[in-house]
This record gives sequence, structure tokens and C-alpha cells, in this order.
Amino acid sequence: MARILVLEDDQLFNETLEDFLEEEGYTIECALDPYSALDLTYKHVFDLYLFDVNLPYENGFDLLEKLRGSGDTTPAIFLTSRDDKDSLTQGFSIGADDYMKKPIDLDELLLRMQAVLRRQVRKERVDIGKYSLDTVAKILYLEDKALDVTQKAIELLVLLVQADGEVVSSDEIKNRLWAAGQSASDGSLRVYITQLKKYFPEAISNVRGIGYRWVTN
Amino acid sequence: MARILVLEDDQLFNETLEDFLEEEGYTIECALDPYSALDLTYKHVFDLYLFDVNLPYENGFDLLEKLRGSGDTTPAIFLTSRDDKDSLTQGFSIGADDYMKKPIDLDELLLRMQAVLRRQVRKERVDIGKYSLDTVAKILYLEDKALDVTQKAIELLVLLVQADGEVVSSDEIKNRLWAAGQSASDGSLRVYITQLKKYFPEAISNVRGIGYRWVTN
DNA sequence: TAATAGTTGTTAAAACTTTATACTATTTAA
DNA sequence: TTAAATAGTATAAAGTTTTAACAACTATTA
Repeated sequence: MARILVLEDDQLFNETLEDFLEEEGYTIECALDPYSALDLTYKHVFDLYLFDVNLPYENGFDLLEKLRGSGDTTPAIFLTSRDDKDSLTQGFSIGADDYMKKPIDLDELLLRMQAVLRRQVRKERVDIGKYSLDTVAKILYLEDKALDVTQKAIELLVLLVQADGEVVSSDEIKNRLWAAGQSASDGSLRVYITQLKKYFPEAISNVRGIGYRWVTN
Repeated sequence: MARILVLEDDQLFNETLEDFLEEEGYTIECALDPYSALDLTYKHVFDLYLFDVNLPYENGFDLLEKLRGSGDTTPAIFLTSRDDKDSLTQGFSIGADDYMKKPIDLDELLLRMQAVLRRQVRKERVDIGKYSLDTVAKILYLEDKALDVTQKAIELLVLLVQADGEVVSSDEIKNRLWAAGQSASDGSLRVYITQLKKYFPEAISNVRGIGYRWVTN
């Protein structure tokens, strides 16, 4: 599950966050000041930053700004006790993804974290029986050998697999695989379905009149 | 500027939102109930949905769910008067991008809207002299006639144009135009540069040893 | 249950896109 | 000023996507 860097100088609240988030299954690293936080970013790649704004030495925005400047695009949520507008503006302007005012409701924090993480990361590598699908490089492997499957077919596979059993409508498939205004006939979609069925005859299932579905079981 | 669909059944607050957001330079369409809102989505493509949750007939979540099902990925912010956890959970689970509890602070709304829009959209249509570039549909027009330019060439053009005069390194171009692990030779990059130079001989400028740059002036 | 209309599945070929190759031109630095 | 490196161009080859024709399946209704 996701690895999160918590930066919060109030030791008690820091521990509260750590306990709560570890309970929820996240991997947490904690820092009490921005310098230790920066150090930790050299050690690991994180999936999410959870930064307090008011800190000793420099504030949470400065740290994020520094990280963004060096090309880091890890999503960030800020926690603040100030509620002045400037602070809010600054947070979003340097690329914060969300912002919560203290006192923090932990359940709401969790939901906002999930929303940010959902936008950001999806599993890069998915195992499907004896196959393995790299959803980023768009390559399908069988026993570590890349198979000869074309881009569009893989994109369709990724879409179906990531829908995780939900029916994906033909319209949605066409919207996602073809840029708006590009030709996207049902004919070609059916061709790609056929291609995938060579590898996954059981898993690709048609829902008549609607679309397709990835069946595991 | 961005076109926004506001769905809010309280007529007074609806008008408040409309006035405030138009003042800020957005193009606003307003609906008082989900059916009119759905109608409006057939008429225009929007950049952002701003939906109230508690509505007559069906709630705002149901409407978004319907839209998402047909492949619509327009970002959505929900406004709610309920503060029960279920509603928050449901909102994020169907793909809301943000969530605000009433009473709404309009300045905070504005910042959250900007954050969502910044993530989401870049200008869809860019005018380049006598040409016009649709960065979403990936089509280059000359006097409203689509030119015969291929996908990859257009993607390269979009990348350069959006960098807005900044040098884009060959490595970055390759990272953005080709999925990781896919072949991406300097040779093919040069071929696409040549193709674009047919249309924009002045604007495409090489920065020796580094990459390319889009020159306007 | 047989006929029919509408979807979906399959294949092969046509159309199109991307990449490789070979060659030329330009820039840089010794 | 010349060699080496980098960049530009045209064309051919390789690869991908779409079309098209038809077969198979499903649902509906007589």
C-alpha cells in the first residue's frame, strides 16, 4: 500500500496520525521538522506528502516548493491551523492537491487522501494468472517474455483489468482509447476484443448492448 | 476561460454562484434540477461540474455516476449541507475531485476550483498564426480544414507549444511521446521534427545537444 | 420453432503510421 | 580548415490500425 511522509511538529498529533494511518494499512515515515523531512525524501520515493504548514525554521509550503523545483510531483495535502486566505492561496499556487483546516477529522482526512491517491497512482504491474501486465510501459509478459501485442489492444486490456470486474461501456472504451473527434468504430473495438481473447478467452466477457467486463474468479 | 456547469436547486444560492463565478471570468451554465443539468451536458462540453448533493428527483451523486458511466471524465466538485460520513464516502468513491460543506466560503471555493482545473485542463484549442491546434482531439487545422498530420507529430507539436518557449529536452520528449520501455530513437524524433517544420519552419528551433524549443515572436 | 433483426466474433486485406536507413547539411572545437 | 558530432531530409521497410465481408450468436415476435 501507499508510502506516506508525515511532517508535523506537534509530537502528539504526529503520533496520532502515525498510529491512525498505520492502522489503515499505510506505510508511514514521520518528521518533526522540514530538514528531517527533506532527508527522508532522499531515502524513499513517497506516494503522498502530508505536511503541516506552521513549522519551526521554514514552513511546509517552502519545503514543497523546494521539492517541486527539483522535479518532484508527489501529491501533497496540507494541514493548517491558520485559516487566513493567503495561506490557502499560497498552498494551492505551489501545487498542493488538497488542504485541510485543523481540527482535522481523521475519517475525512482518510477520504481526501484516498481521493488524491486514486487520481495519482494505479498499480503499475498487474499479475493475471501466468501473465503479467505492465500498465505504464504497456507491455504484456508471459514468463518474463514480452508478447507481441499492440498498443491499442494493451490499452483496452488495462482499461478492462483496472475496472476490476465492473462493466465498461463501449462508449467509455471508445472515449478512453481514441482522442475526441478521432474515428472510433465498433468494428475496430471488436477486433481488439478478439485479439485479447487469444490470451484471455475466459476473462473477456461481453455484456450485450452495453460493453465488456473483465471476469476473474 | 473555463466553462462550468452549476447544479444547485436553491435558486438564490444558484444565482449567487452564477454572479460570483461570472465576475471571476468563468462561463457559467446553471441548472436547478438534475434533468436540466443532463440536458446541458449534451449541448456543451464542460471543464468542471459544480453539483449540489441534495436535489429534487435524484441526488448529485447519481447524476455524476450516470455521466461517468458514459465515459465523461469532467472533474466535479460537490457542495453539500449534510455532513454525514456516508455522503462524503459516496462522493469520493464515484470520482468526485473535491468536496465542500455548506456554508461555502466563495474564496475557498474559487481556490479549490482552480486547483482542480489546473490539474485537469490545459487550453484545448490553441491558435498558431493561421493554424489552429486542437490539443485534445489532436488535429491541426488550417482555415478550419483538418490537415493530414499524424498522431505522434501532433503530440510533439502540443508538447512544444505548451512548453511556451521553454526548451524541451530530447529525453523529455521521448519520455512523453513514447511509453517507458518502448523504442524511442533520436532518428524518429528527427523525422517528426522535419514533418512539423513543413508547417512551422520558423517556430521549431533546435537547441544543440539539448532539445527543441517553440519560438513565437 | 422458424424467421428475422440486431449484435458480436473472426479473418484477411487495405490504409495508414511509425521507424530505420542512407545520405546531406550544419555546427563545434581542435 | 578539417574531423567529429549533431541535426535535417527523403524514401523504403516494418508495423499498426481500420475497414469490410461474412459467420455466429442472441433476442424478439409471428
